Amino acid sequence: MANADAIEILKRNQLKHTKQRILVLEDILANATAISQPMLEKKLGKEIDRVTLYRILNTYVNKGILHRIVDLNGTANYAICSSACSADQHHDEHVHFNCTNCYKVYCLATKVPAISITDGFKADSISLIAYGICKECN
Amino acid sequence: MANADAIEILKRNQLKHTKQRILVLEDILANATAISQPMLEKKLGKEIDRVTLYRILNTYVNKGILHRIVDLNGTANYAICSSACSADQHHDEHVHFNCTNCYKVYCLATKVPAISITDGFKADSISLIAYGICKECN
DNA sequence: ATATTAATGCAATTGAATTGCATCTATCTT
DNA sequence: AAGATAGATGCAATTCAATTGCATTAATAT
Repeated sequence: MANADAIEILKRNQLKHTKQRILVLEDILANATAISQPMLEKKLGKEIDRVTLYRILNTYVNKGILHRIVDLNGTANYAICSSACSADQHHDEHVHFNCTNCYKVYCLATKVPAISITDGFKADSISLIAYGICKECN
Repeated sequence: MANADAIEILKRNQLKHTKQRILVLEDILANATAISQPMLEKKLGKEIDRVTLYRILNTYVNKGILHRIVDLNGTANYAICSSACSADQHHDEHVHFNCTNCYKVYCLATKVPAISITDGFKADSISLIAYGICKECN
């Protein structure tokens, strides 16, 4: 039951479980790929105000529940974080795939390899996005 | 002479060398870091129309002269491609660094490591962006 | 049941990027 | 060197994502 999962996540993160938050979380939980804000708004816009949706998504990212992937167009996409994520640190260190045809964003199983960063720079997180044609458009 | 470099690049790519194109190219050539469209517009907005600037940047990306890096905010940043880049294929396979404080985008010397992509997906290019504090903000 | 704190909804706004169309200009031709 | 023309530029308007301020509403702690 997706609803129970959603409530469980809210409880774990000490967030009030409002109708809107549950709807957003359920939708994202049900999705295999990451989903964009505009798509979420299209699906939930009758029940949730645009601004509320933005705020909920930001809350979830800050709490480490969702990770945000900015796609080719500069649009934010969201997917569930691994259980290792927290408010303090994100561990969504898998590769994302952004289809240049349908613009969908996938979370791949491939992990982001360790890289060395130039002296003087302090990296907190790393995003590796592959661009190309996804398995559905292929 | 930067001007000569800019004209040389335009010639090589069979692009008319207009005052506007030369200004944009000179500015980007003079920059150590990638530069955002808004920053370019601030610097060149009196001499180049916003729309023209967008079109010039797109032309350069399509020709393989510049590469585009979408930053944290979803804003496009531009930097000169390595000489290996062409209209057909981009080889900007170095790591970028996006400062979460000043938002600057740096091209690091580090190369993007080879990764394996899930079956069915066909990657054309790969972007690896590290987020954190840059050497100037540190 | 009520108080309080936080979340939501609405209206307006910002900022990046794009489109259509008229005008201008770099380059080719002679 | 002058004219033709293909392509580049400028302007006005618009789209689309995202944000802000403020009034209202709802969740949970007492």
